[in-house]
Amino acid sequence: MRQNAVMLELAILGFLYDAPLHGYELRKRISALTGHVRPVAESTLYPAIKRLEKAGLLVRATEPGAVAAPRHVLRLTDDGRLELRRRLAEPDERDITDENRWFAVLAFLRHLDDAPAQAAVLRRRMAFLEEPASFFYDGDRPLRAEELDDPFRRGVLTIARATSRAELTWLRDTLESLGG
Amino acid sequence: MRQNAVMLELAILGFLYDAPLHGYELRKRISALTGHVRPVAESTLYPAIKRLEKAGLLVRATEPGAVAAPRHVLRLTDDGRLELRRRLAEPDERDITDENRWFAVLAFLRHLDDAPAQAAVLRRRMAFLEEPASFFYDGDRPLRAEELDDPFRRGVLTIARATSRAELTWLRDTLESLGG
DNA sequence: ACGCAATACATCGGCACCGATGTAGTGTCG
DNA sequence: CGACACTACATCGGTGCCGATGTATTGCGT
Repeated sequence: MRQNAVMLELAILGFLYDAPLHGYELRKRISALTGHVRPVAESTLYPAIKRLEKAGLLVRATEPGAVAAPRHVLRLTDDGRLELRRRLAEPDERDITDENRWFAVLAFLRHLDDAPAQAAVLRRRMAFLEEPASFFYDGDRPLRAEELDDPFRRGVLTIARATSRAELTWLRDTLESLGG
Repeated sequence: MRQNAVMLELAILGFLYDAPLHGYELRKRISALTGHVRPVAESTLYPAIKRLEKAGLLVRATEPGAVAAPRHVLRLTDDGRLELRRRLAEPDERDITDENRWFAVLAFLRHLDDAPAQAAVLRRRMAFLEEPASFFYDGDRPLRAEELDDPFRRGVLTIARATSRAELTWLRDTLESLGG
């Protein structure tokens, strides 16, 4: 399974969990969520929908077109709803470490509807963020922003650090309010 | 050209700009730079190297293996050096909007070695960050963190906002010191 | 002496990606 | 009432992705 596909399928399942939608509307919502990072080509969305349909996670019902061409309204099956909750409860390692995929998980995590399970997922992310890491190394030793004379690489580290701090603060607050 | 390929090729050109490297070392450096987000499969790296070789941007010289198997030391050609500077000076729109690709540009922007050109690239990113944007919409209206009752989606917005602020601060400081 | 890990490179096959392109109906503005 | 934009769905083809797998060498631990 390709990286993109994993994220795309999660987004499809996540948006449909709330309400049935047709492809075009789905595409707009996915574009808003991840579009500036990675625009969704329609020719990527439709095959993804077909894969999920084939796997029995969603069904398509053709409705006469009220505004334009006939719509295929997409609706999750019970298996589909189960599968979304499974993917949210047991995200794989890359869902935790890849920022894009992690945000996709976060965007739908409320569907898990189980505070301890949600807290467990947040704690996995917290453990990952607390590991020391850098983007640039001197041999094996991670370089800190202050050690770089390149202002652009210093920027990379400065921004990454600010993000990481903001996220850790949010994680701690949220874990507390989840009664972790 | 695929999204991933663009970023991967930039990283290859960027790391080789400093010094010739063999594939294995290149892979380690790319992994440090982007690995937690998107691990580089060796079977993706080698075809990318071949593409760049075919395009005349780098050459491979076989050296007897000092430690293990014979190494193919990769060295940028003059065309390759020119091409990196071109890609840095004229990043396409997605290099600006896609966070992953933007950080790859930043990691090598010093190679551009031309303060006004560097400043122009930073200003493009600044313009993008200053556009109002959200991940979630009520119709067409972007939703703010405070309006969401979903704590996880609120987290997405809170973290994104902190990142954006940190980056804007850094951009302004750096533009000033570049004499923009 | 042997196994295992690490270094270093490489191929293959199935599938995913996505730009280009096509079809068809609806809304609207001049 | 013709042009154009938008909604909505769909296919095709060339290319990239990447897990699985293979080859060969060095070197360390026990």
